Amino acid sequence: MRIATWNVNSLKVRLPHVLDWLAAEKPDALCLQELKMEDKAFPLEALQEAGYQAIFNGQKTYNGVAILSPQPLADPVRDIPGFEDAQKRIIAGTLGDVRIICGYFPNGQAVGSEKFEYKLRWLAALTEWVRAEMAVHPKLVLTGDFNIAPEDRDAHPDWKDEIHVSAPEREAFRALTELGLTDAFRLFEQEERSFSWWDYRMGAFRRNFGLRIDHLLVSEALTGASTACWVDKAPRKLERPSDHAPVVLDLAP
DNA sequence: ATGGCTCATGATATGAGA
Repeated sequence: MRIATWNVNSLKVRLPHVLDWLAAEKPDALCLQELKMEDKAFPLEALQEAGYQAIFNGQKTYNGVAILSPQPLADPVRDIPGFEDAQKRIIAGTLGDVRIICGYFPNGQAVGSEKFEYKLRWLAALTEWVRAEMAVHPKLVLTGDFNIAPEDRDAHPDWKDEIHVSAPEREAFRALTELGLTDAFRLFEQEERSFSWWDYRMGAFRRNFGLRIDHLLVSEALTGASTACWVDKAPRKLERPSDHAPVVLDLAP
């Protein structure tokens, strides 16, 4: 099974890239973030013509998440149950016996800001919900744009902002792993300075000035089945790219 | 140098992203 995550920064603009990528990489599930569109604008027909179904949780202007898959996803959940939140950041579904949770984690803007506090509240609520989901679904993948670079090696050494690398954010990431989730990317040997996001400005991609903030966390029952995990930088090199690249996980059957 | 680029919006400048 191949599961991937990709913050597309507008599904409207990036739909051609997504369709090309689906055809080339044939994921069993592709988790998308930052659709930036309402559900009524979701390009379901174009995806169906490409052989994909979708569950989605859209929103105008900001946020919005989806999971695309050739096989239907069971038991969809939208938003963190019990957490009051106007922002559409969560969609979950089950493929076979694998529970997939796709999240667009809050950015946080600046350490100490109101948005930063929201990010930490959101992470705490997510963690409690994921704990409950794991009790029901031993095989679980928590994936998406975490907006957290969990370790120093996940950020370019010249990254000056605290946001995405601060102690409270990394503590929240650790709380998720302490539920029994493993960062699948680190199960395998990787190049130094492997990132999944690069600023549009400053020639950041060319200089590999980036952050690794898009993750696939797998439950214990899936660590042994994980056979590969990598960042696919190819779509970041296209015309009008997203600022994020897809991250891909292969699981043995 | 706090910019740079890209996206969306009852837009023609502004906010947000990371």
